[in-house]
Amino acid sequence: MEFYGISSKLYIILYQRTAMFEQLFASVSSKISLTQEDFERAKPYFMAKKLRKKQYLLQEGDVGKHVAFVEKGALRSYTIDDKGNEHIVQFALEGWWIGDNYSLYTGEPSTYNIEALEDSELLLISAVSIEQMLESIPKLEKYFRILLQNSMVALQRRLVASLSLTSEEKYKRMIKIYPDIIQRVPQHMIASYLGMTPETLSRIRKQITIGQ
Amino acid sequence: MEFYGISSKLYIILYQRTAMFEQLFASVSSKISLTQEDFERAKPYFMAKKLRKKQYLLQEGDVGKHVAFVEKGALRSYTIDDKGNEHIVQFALEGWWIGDNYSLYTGEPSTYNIEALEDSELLLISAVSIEQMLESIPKLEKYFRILLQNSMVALQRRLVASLSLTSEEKYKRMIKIYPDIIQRVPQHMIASYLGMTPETLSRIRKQITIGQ
DNA sequence: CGCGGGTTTGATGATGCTCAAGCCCGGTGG
DNA sequence: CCACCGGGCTTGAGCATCATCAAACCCGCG
Repeated sequence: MEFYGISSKLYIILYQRTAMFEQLFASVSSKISLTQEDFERAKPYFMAKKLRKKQYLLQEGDVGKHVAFVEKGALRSYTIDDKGNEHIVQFALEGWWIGDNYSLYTGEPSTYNIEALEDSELLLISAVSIEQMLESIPKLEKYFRILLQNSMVALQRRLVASLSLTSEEKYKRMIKIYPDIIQRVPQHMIASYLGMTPETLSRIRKQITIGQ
Repeated sequence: MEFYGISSKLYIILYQRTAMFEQLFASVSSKISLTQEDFERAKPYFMAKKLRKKQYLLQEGDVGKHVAFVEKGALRSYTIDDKGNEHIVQFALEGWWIGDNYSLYTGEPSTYNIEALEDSELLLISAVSIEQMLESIPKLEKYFRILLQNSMVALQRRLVASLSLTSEEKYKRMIKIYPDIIQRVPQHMIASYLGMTPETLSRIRKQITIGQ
């Protein structure tokens, strides 16, 4: 059995390798235009890793050796403040990057915990590999710069939202911006992300559904 | 009259040009090591600009054509939310960068206003000039990446602080991290930056000074 | 079936906002 | 030089929002 003159066995291998990078390819393509050959050259810099639900990619105090691109699954990064409360800094679903860049580049221990919320498939890349990859495929510089810029913008907006909105408005904003996250993540984590208690979020949800 | 074999007239010109870049030189040197020659090659990409108190570098709706490095003075960037309240996103004193990177790179109108709080001296650089400068002096890539990373970290910490701390704790944190800003900026702007009303900040300050 | 984590519901209280008035002080014009 | 103005800071009273603590409920899973 053959596809396009490729034996079925080889086809499957190629297919798997492509499938493994499917989301990453989509992410890069949505921001810059990259040839298939360039993309193939980028692949070897990455390392596949699977994480089961509740496993950690990084724990507070460890030094982050990689950043991760999420091909499949869901993760969260969070810190624990002086009072012992968790604060979720970021969620990452398919197509998102997650990691502690600061720890990665400075070598200082991270203040974040990164945990899989579902069984996940990641593509890891180390600081050194990023350097080499950018050296070899300079176009990707732009991709990463755009990513950084977008996350700065998102973070600034979230900050302003956290300063100016009521809890109900924050939740409605979240529904609008990240409906997919709301679907897949336990409610108390949404509350933590938004900076309110689970009780408050529960009451808000009741409020909203009655209102409709 | 001569210094080091340079005529006094020429000396003054050189001196002025160096003084103009004093803070920038310090900022770059604190993060990467750059030769004096490299630095001299960087200078022409910048444009000096003075702003009097209350003048604007950028207004909401405009497209940001430059980012600015503050050689002298103080600025703030802020947005106005749907309810008409100002929220200060950033202060910038000597040695800080300020601008709307997102608008700069995307060409979309900015959502920020950037205003001088004191008479200020800035070094402006355009998106195109940054590209060219980085092309010509690749070492500077690292400088800008470090800047971006540091601002991401600062922003994430500020977000967690805004979610987890009481108003009093936020103010004390501000005193600790940015004592210089507290000194130079009107109180109601500090309140805006911290996400509280001027009344609340006033009461907190009273509280603290009595406590001591 | 029963355990346990997550969510809901209720009662109470604290934190911080709103609105309103007074105060302080630097700048301006008579 | 003084009176007046105005912006910013302070002070007060009342109130809304949201956190806390506690208990009940729901549901998936061992």
